[in-house]
Amino acid sequence: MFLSTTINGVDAKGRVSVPADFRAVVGGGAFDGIIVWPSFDGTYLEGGGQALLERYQSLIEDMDPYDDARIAFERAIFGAARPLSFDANGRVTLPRDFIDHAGLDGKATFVGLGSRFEIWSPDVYEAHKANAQSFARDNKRALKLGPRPGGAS
Amino acid sequence: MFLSTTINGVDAKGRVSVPADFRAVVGGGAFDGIIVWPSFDGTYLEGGGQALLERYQSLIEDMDPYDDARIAFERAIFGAARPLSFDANGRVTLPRDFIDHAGLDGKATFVGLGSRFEIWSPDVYEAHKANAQSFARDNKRALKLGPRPGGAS
DNA sequence: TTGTTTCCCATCTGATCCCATGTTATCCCA
DNA sequence: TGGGATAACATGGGATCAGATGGGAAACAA
Repeated sequence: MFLSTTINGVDAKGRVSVPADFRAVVGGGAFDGIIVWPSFDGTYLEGGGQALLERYQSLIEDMDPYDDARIAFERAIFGAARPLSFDANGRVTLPRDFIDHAGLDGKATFVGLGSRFEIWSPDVYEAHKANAQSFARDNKRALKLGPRPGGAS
Repeated sequence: MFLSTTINGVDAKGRVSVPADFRAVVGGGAFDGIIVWPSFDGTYLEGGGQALLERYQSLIEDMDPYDDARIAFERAIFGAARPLSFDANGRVTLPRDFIDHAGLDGKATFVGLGSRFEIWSPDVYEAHKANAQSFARDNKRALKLGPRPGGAS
């Protein structure tokens, strides 16, 4: 699971260290790196491991071939996604247009969201975090822990 | 189950011994440690074992992918949660911002709540405990016993 | 060549590991 | 039932290592 929030530096070459925890999550697969695309929903990047994209693909294949949502998904995610492989130190190089889309300026905030993660400009993220927290507080009753599946703790 | 209340010291490095009872609860899983995040509801920390986070994840994954509430929960919980693994003596190191959020100053109160636990600054907790007790007294009729899932307990 | 990208090496900081020690609870036996 | 021995738990400090970051050389493309 991708967890926690980390701020890492983006150098002049567009290189950024992927948090070691995140590298551990995607490790083991055939492709040694992450897959990233610009969010179609805001000024940030979304990403995950190869497994995430494969899950998306199987979701999409269940949709109707000419479903508008399917076409949008295909273009917005698969069309825009780029595989970024790790260098020897666990860094990736972000393409220039990704940096521009997210407004990254020397720093990048990695936000773990369980099965995927997001990359933000730190100040932009701070503003959104406050919203997310108050929204979560107002809606916390929606998060009910039902009966435990297994039974054990 | 996480039970009872314990006060342990937090040293200059942010290390704190997790009560042995609590360690026994999370023991046995793949990840040898606890997962902790700042409450979005107050000046304390929430935590549990890996199993707790997986339950939250399955709850969240039942929501629509781009539901606002889902994204808010993901950022407020997964984005804030950090896995803290035990050292050889059963301690974890709390990140600096967690210590600040809970206002911990040399001491931390672990409060067991069944499937999860909370970490408070001892004096802050004392003040809230009185409130919680009177609240429970006022609302005791809301505590209904449903049918037992497994059978015996 | 010229600019870009990839790879490699050096360095620094902070987290993790390891060992030593005090303290409390538990057990055993008289 | 009391006292001593023992083990489990909690705590402190120092050493070691992994992660993050910066710069430069080599390979590649235009």
